[in-house]
Amino acid sequence: MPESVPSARMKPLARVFFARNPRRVARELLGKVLVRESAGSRLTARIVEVEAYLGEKDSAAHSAAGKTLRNAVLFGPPGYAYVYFIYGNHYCLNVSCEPEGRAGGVLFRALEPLTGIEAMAESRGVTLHNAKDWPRLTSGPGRLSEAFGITRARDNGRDLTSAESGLWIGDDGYRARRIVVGPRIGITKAAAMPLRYYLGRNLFVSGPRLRKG
DNA sequence: ATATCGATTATCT
DNA sequence: GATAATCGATATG
Repeated sequence: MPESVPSARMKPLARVFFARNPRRVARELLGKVLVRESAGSRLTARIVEVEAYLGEKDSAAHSAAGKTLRNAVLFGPPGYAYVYFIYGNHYCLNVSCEPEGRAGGVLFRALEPLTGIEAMAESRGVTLHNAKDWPRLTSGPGRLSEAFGITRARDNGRDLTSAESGLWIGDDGYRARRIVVGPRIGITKAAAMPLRYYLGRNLFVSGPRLRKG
């Protein structure tokens, strides 16, 4: 179960938070809270795993080959949602980083659900039997997007620093412990770069890990 | 427990 | 026409 519930008066992170190097933003996003508010429902989940994607110098980044219609948000101002569709099946959520004009972003890879867990299960189309099933809700970029109802049509370009946007990132005072850095997952280019950040020993981190840490 | 594979489509070469 | 920042199912030890 959630070890804490974010306050109702938690506020979004400021835009300057995202106007920096994606590595720094990624590391500092660990422990923050992703919030989705719509039609009276409120989903919240703690960010426990992210990956940094650098600008045009990062061959694994969608921004590597320059600005296109798809990746335009990454070249725009910081703090906006870049949502892409992958493998004909899944959406993935990023937040744009760096000052406007420079590309860069952070991919959300795993969340620890805090509130609205039943709604997340419904969005994912799964039934929760015991706590062991919880990671299936939000562990993995495709899964967390589905749990939060994130699609490109609905959310690409959304301002993640505005509570009015209905999708934003807050700080509830939680401080990340045991931050681990390692190679990114699922890529073939620049695979060795240590740009994946996650909370060690957290059960919601994606991948074929279970116990230990 | 790890390994391999098929699904399915927007985007880019 | 090939590829992809994934997932869930199936196969095998």
